[in-house]
Amino acid sequence: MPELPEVETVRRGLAPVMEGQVIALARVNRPDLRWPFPADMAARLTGRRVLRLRRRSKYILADLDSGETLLIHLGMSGRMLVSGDPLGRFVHDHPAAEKHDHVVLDMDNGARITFNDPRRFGAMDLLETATADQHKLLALIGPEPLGNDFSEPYLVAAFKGRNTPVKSALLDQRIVAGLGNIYVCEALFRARISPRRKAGQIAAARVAGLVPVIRQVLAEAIEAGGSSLRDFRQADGELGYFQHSFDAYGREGEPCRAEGCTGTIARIVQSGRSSFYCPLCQR
DNA sequence: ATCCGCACCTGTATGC
DNA sequence: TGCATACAGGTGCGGA
Repeated sequence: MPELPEVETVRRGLAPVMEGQVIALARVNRPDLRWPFPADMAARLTGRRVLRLRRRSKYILADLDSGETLLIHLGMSGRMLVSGDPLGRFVHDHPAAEKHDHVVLDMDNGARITFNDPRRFGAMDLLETATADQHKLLALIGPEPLGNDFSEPYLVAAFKGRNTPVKSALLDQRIVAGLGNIYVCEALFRARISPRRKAGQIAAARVAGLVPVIRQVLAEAIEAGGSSLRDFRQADGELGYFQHSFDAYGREGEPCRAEGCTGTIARIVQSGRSSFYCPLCQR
């Protein structure tokens, strides 16, 4: 479900109710998600203080006072819902448990964080904080698109010699972290680049132009609280609203919104996933 | 080394 | 109403 803006939105929703708080009780309702949970996960979480919530790519990382870091990935359908009245804003009870509530964290401040994931493509693991970057799932991930390491020269070099479509290259987490199907479509639309074009065959200046466009679309999406498709919610249950700003994604058959363009958004399938683009102005 | 297709799983929308 | 099919925000893995 979530790409970088949605994960960042979830992190921002969780931080005020989790950072500095102790996990009074962790409950784990099944042995696995995509992979088995680490041994004794509930016991290793219970009683631990959450020092800080970080994000790397589409992973949320919770540093604990035990020297371990809880790694969380939401997969396609994962949600983190906050209930209780941790900030004293208003009073409401915890909702009834639902199907697919796999992990529940009751915090000392009364907040309850429920991880719900119908498709179970999500994941959790416990890592040594000191060496978290070297964890198998994190070691090969490319630069954060909103950070300084993601630069024009970097992307030009990363695309050089690549024979794969630019759509696939931007989905490759080793090239740049955090992009998924939606934001790749949106970035390519804004850059006027066809998703079918081979990454290594795009002029350097046009590749360089992708960098600010990617930054811009992600920043706008975070500002809007992410995109709500199907059931994605912010941690407080509010809907994000960036989906109303899509120019390409999900707009098959609708008119191209590029200034002066009379084209129609098309849908093609690339490596098993839908790409939405305007064949007229994206070249 | 690169690239592609498959697999993992459930829920929902669509069409007959 | 029932049933089959297609599709969905991700990504690790095996084989070409």
